[in-house]
Amino acid sequence: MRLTREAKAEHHEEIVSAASKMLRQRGIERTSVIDLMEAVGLTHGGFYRHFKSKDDLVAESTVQAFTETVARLEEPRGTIGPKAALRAYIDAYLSEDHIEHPEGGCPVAAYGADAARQNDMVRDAFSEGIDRMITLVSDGLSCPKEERQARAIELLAMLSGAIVMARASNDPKLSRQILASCHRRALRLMDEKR
Amino acid sequence: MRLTREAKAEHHEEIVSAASKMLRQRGIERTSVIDLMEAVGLTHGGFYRHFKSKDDLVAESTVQAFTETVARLEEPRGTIGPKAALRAYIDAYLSEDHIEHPEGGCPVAAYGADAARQNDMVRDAFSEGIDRMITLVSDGLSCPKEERQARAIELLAMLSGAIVMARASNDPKLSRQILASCHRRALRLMDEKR
DNA sequence: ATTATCTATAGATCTATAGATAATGC
DNA sequence: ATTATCTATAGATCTATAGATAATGC
Repeated sequence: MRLTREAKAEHHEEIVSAASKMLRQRGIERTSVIDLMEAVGLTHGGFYRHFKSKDDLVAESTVQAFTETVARLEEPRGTIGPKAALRAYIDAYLSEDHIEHPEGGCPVAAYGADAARQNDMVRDAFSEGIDRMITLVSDGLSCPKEERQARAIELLAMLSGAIVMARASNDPKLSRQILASCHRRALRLMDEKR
Repeated sequence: MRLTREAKAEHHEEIVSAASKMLRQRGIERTSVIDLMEAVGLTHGGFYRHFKSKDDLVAESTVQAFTETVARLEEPRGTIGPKAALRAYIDAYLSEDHIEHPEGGCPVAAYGADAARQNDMVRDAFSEGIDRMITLVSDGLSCPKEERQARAIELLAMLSGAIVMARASNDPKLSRQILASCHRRALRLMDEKR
């Protein structure tokens, strides 16, 4: 049964939204078209009216995942300012909740390593997403302007590495230590003038 | 044709060695038993005389990958001391060579995110490997003893995050910036007294 | 007439096992 | 007799496509 243009667009968004979550939770290889379409409530055959291939879906869903993540840092800036927004972002990033729920979290920590093995479309999504994150983080730093980009990179590298290590570890004590140490250092990197 | 005990042990080591490389290069899901055994020069059926399952192989090969990585920091300490050994480790870690050759590099950066989705044996290998890395890095730091563990964690998180981000990025300029910024910060974290 | 979805399936994987083969090691 | 490896294949995936169905939109 054919649906309206609007219904199709809605389905498309639902697929991308579900995929952006499933990719972060299961990784690229363990996300299957069949499981994804079932999660949305459609049969798998219809998938290919929305996407040319699974690679296409991964690219579009990665852009979507970064859009979400970037928004979490960008939106609060209007009301509480760039510094408080960065502080809140760091707190949420280095939390038990982020460790336990990759599906709503940072795509770099969730499948950044897999991304290196993907095609240009997916890797471009990562380049652009990381670039936007660097710019937004820079705005919340206290150091001189010319040092901000470098410091934002260092901060983001430590944040994403901390989550990967804490998730990979099977020792809850070690995971907590990773979160605590990196949180303290993140605030210092954020506030230090030089 | 049956081989000697020694030949079997040799094959076992060859399989684990090839797997530890292939896992870091392709990731867990894209490493198939067939490709692996072909790389070693054996047929795939024989695999199950060496390992109960693919999961078993991943666990053993992950231990092997960490043993290699840890050795690269541990061995030079005897001749050049813990500080110079850490400095050399950081230089090699944040290099173009490490970005381009995951097969000989750090397992955290290569498939740490995948590891979070694996069974306890694999995740235990990560916990222990990360723990050993923290201890060895601590020995090369200049800060007071009671701060060293935390600082080692921060350093390792930044290093692994930098490689994941630099590999995911499709923009060589951004990759180089990530390496350069994190390298400068790593040396500072290493040398700073407090 | 067009097309979004469904049903069914082709074709290509992949893990794991069963039985055959042939050389070791008791 | 035991066993490391090989050959062949079972059984379970997974991506992608072909043709049918039924409702939209010209």
